[in-house]
Amino acid sequence: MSSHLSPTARVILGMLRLGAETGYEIKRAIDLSTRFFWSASFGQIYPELRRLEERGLVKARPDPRGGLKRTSYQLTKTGESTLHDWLTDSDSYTFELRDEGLLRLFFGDLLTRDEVLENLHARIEFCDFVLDRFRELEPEARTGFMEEDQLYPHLALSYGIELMEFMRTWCERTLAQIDAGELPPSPVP
Amino acid sequence: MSSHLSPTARVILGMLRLGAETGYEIKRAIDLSTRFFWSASFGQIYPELRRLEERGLVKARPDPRGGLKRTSYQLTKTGESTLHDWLTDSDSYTFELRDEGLLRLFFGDLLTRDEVLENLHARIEFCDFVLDRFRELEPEARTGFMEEDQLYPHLALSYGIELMEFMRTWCERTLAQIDAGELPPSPVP
DNA sequence: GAAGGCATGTAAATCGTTACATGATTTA
DNA sequence: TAAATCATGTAACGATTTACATGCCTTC
Repeated sequence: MSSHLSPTARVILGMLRLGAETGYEIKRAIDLSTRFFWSASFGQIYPELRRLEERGLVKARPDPRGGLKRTSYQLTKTGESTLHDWLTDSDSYTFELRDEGLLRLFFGDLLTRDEVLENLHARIEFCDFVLDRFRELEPEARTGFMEEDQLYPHLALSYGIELMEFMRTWCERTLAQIDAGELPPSPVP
Repeated sequence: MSSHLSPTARVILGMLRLGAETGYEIKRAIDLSTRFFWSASFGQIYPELRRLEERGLVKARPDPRGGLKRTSYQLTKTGESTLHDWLTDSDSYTFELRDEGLLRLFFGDLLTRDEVLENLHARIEFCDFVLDRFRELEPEARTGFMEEDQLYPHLALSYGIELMEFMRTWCERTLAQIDAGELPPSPVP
């Protein structure tokens, strides 16, 4: 049997294992945590849950909680072991980046010095914006964002914060160097 | 008229402006430079060049060089100004990341300590691999990878190298801390 | 009873990779 | 002359976002 997991399936199984039960809760968990490095939309989550059920990795049941009709899912034995297989499979290693600010910097030779500086400035503001979002998440991550005894989400957040601080520092330094003429004065186009 | 540029159109126009002429050359330029933060495949490039011609942003002509039959493209006036508009548009700011190693770390509570350490180790090896690729590109980037007077590609590469070094250092530090028990001992699943 | 959030989903459009097909030219 | 590289493209598939539609429940 094929044990391949689509990108979205990977977060879904993990979030189910961490305590989320419905598609809605999975989406909320993602938006509060992994969305900066592994996002998913409703349009992916609901159909994928169906597919995972067909494959026997999750089991659906009507949600016992009163009120709204929801569908709750839980991992099956197969689901658990497939999740664990993926979590320990070093061969699967997607790392994809799409960074428009960096692409603009790459094309810096096509711009005036002031335009490059303006782009770096915008990038710094972007870092600040993301850092603010990250710091809002800190308390939640520190206590475990769904149940207790979840310590690694906080570690991942720390990584994100340090990464953004690195980006910000790099931009400030580079901006200063270009401003001081120590780095490429681009030919006026 | 709509001046929206698809992701692939953005690199294409930029690479044309930097001196690439054919779809093949654009692809090669991308693979030698932006592919780590802005990639594109032949299956995207050739159809997109057609679309850009229909929109009047580029002009095709049979390649003057003898030998193989190629199609060369060059930017039109409209193409030039559309490119410049995008390069100076701070509102357009895609930053997308898909980082499987980080997702595994996020789910670290579902693993044994040794399994987490193994994942961090794999991530360090990944950083080393990318750093090797980057350092291979250095000489090319330093001299201008298509024509002279291209200084920013080298700056973007420096950024990539420092970023990878940051990631590597973070992983080593975290690995040591977990190993020393200073960071979350995960409950055995 | 109106507003706002909870909850689930579908359809369309876009975006992208991969695999395949083809043939020409250059180099060993 | 065989192999490698140049060069262009299509088809199939998979992934993803966005916009839309629906309706229940809670709170004011």
